Amino acid sequence: MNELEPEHLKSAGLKSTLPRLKVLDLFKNGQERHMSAENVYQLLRDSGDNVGLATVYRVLTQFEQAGLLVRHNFEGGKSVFELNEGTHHDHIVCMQCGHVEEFYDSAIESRQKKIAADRGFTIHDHSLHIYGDCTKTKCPHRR
Amino acid sequence: MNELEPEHLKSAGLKSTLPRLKVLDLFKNGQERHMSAENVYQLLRDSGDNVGLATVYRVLTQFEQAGLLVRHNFEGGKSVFELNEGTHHDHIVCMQCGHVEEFYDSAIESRQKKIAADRGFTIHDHSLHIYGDCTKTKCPHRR
DNA sequence: ATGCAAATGAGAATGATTATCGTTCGTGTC
DNA sequence: GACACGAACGATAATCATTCTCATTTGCAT
Ligand SMILES: [Mn+2]
Ligand SMILES: [Mn+2]
Ligand SMILES: [Zn+2]
Ligand SMILES: [Zn+2]
Repeated sequence: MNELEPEHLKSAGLKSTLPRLKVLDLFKNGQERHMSAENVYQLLRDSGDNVGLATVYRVLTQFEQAGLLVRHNFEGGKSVFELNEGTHHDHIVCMQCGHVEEFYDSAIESRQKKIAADRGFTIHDHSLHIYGDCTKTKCPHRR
Repeated sequence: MNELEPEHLKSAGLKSTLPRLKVLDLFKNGQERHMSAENVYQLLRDSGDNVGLATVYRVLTQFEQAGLLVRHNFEGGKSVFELNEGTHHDHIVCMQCGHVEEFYDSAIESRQKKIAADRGFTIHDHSLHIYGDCTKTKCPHRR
């Protein structure tokens, strides 16, 4: 449906296959920024592509390991992925409509570093999710 | 094995049954502060009690809803519970040995409130997990 | 065009959690 | 203390997300 970019895959050490190109394209040119495996699978389905769900899971994990995507574990049991654009950020999620907003707070980040240091921990990763309701009037996002 | 406390259950609107008393006792008098359903199940098993795994899951969820326990979703796919002692705190988890330390940082808490307010969100809940390695020398906690 | 390892897709398998359902237990009544 | 009855239990089937297996297809280098 769009131009494909085999360079990104090759440079990530991944051979350029059709399913991989389709998934990457979805994240780069699709409307949803945060998507689960099932989301990706359905969108590819809807656009007439015949990809297996197992392949979607496989590719998402590979992309994560290759640093192309970032995985998040919001509440609800399913992993959500987004394009890795290098800039770390955390998320605030609306429990009514599922809308996700991103934020970065340097004060929080530095406090985390201090907390870990004080306790003799080497930080590997961290996750901060705020759950709430976005103002009812603007809530009409999608389910 | 210890004194049982049916009051807590009754006051929580829960009928005082043997499995419930055992589970509650584990959290109040056991050695582990943070436990998964499987952890609880095994510990009860080991102490000779015949409780069903389904009952453990049921009771943990009931206790959570009754406000007796708090549920956390650390990485690893399984829910972890701890006694609800009223004071909110976040967690830093060692990815090597599984050791968990708790912390509360008012600066982080207030920044979160501000972030939500700025975006028109009413906070329902939030989760902050820091993952890392605790200093190798003190790491010999359990797997 | 050929060859072959790597990737894919269908479906089975897994691990955590929940739902079902016949049996047992807790508690209030006589 | 015996009874009654609905709540709770325990064993097991079912569900859900995700991973694994394996026969078939594909990407890519000869
Ligand atoms: Mn994001
Ligand atoms: Mn805790
Ligand atoms: Zn909303
Ligand atoms: Zn450790």
